[in-house]
Amino acid sequence: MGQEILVHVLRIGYDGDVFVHNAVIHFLVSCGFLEDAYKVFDDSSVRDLVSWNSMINGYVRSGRSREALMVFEKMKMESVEPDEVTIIGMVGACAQLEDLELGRKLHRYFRDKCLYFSIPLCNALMDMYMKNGSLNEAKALFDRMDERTVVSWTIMISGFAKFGCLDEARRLFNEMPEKDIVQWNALIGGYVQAKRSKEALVLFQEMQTMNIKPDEVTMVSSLSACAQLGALDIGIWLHHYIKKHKLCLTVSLGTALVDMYAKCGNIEKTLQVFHEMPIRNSLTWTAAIGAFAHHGNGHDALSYFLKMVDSGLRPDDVTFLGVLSACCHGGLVEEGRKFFAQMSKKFKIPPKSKHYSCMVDLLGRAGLLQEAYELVRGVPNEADASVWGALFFACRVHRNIEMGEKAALKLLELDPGDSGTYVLLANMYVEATMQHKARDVRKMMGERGLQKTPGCSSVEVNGNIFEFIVRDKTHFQSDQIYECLIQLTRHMEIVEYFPYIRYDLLCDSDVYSAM
DNA sequence: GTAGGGTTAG
Repeated sequence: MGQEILVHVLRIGYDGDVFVHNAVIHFLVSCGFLEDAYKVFDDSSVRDLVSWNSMINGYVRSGRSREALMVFEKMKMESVEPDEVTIIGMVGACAQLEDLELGRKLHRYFRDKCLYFSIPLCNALMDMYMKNGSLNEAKALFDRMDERTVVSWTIMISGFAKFGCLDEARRLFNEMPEKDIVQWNALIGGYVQAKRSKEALVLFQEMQTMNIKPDEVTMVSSLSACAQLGALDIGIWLHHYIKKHKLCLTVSLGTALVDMYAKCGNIEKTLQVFHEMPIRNSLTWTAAIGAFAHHGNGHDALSYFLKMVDSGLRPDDVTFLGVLSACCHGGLVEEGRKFFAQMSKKFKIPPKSKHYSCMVDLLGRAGLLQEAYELVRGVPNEADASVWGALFFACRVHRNIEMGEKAALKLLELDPGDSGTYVLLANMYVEATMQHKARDVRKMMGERGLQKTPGCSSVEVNGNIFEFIVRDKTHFQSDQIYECLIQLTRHMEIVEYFPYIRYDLLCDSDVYSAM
């Protein structure tokens, strides 16, 4: 297509005219035909600064900053002086490539020339500093700007939000003179990324009361919040809203829906949404594979993985995490070993510590402690706490005190601040009637000034989210909740010891009426 | 020309 346009333009003739020439480059770049654009650019005898800028910015906008950098280097070699537009493009490239040093260099270059810093240039620089984690340099620039646009504010809000400084993000958000949807989305997304989903949904509600119309991006983040909280009712409400207001079901939005239904436990809806999606990408497939893994449906996860690969999409490290965890939940040891090996050999994806922990968990649960231990020892550059943690868990399940002790001591060495390890190790000793050792561990924990941080869980009922910590008695129906838990535990114990019992005859209707 | 989003083990 790009080639055809190019041939056509060449036929009408534009040789020698730099304006026509630049228009052609600009046109090809904006259509995404970067190769063709580069050809025209490279063959030209009349290129000027505008041609260079079009190429550089074209690459940056397509996320191909390495190539932008190469063009920039070439430009320097030909002694063409960059201008503000060049610098904005290159600063954007530094944001993408996380090259803080080059970003600073460009900043200094521009300042030393005593050139005027326009708002877009300041914005680009702030964004670059934010994306490279230099919140202070971004803030210094922002504070010195005498005029700001919504974009300036958004960069600051989303920058702080991404680094978990939500109070600062919130403060700027409140301070802003005039807002549009983008800042709301940046803040909601920030809360979700910081695992503070309840606050994200509160903001979403606030938006509703202020009559601000959510868009696709708002929905993606809010659905992700529901997924984290297991808030199915709110998730369904959002799904209805999307349909009713005819929001565009983009790949991201569809994926967010798939993930929400999966995490909230509705596998039928997960699959329905997945199959109704007009376009799916590797993230969508990964979400579906993860859904099967969560539901203990190992074989379906694996068959979807094969379908995904068949359809020509490339799995990534996250996909493999889903595949391995599916094998783990389904007890598919042989398949787990196979896919773990395929991951690096066939797909050239080096396993990360999460993949190792998953494999250790898989082998450990199956009782293959020795194989698990050897895998841990074989982790390149030393296994981290998550891998040793999986081994420790397996040892506790299979009551291998000796190996469990080894794993726990390694864990204490790697992460001495994790109070959970001390508690679990002490419990393991108690179960093995090694009270003296248990006492030593508790003593060590006390000496290091550690306290067990209480676990927290949440549940959604009729659209309200309730959070609980250990031994929580604050809920007004606390007594009934505990009564229900006691009965459920009793049921589970019976089912564990008598796995073939007629469960339907066992069900006590009182338990379910209490829920 | 510069801003916001989806998948990550136990």
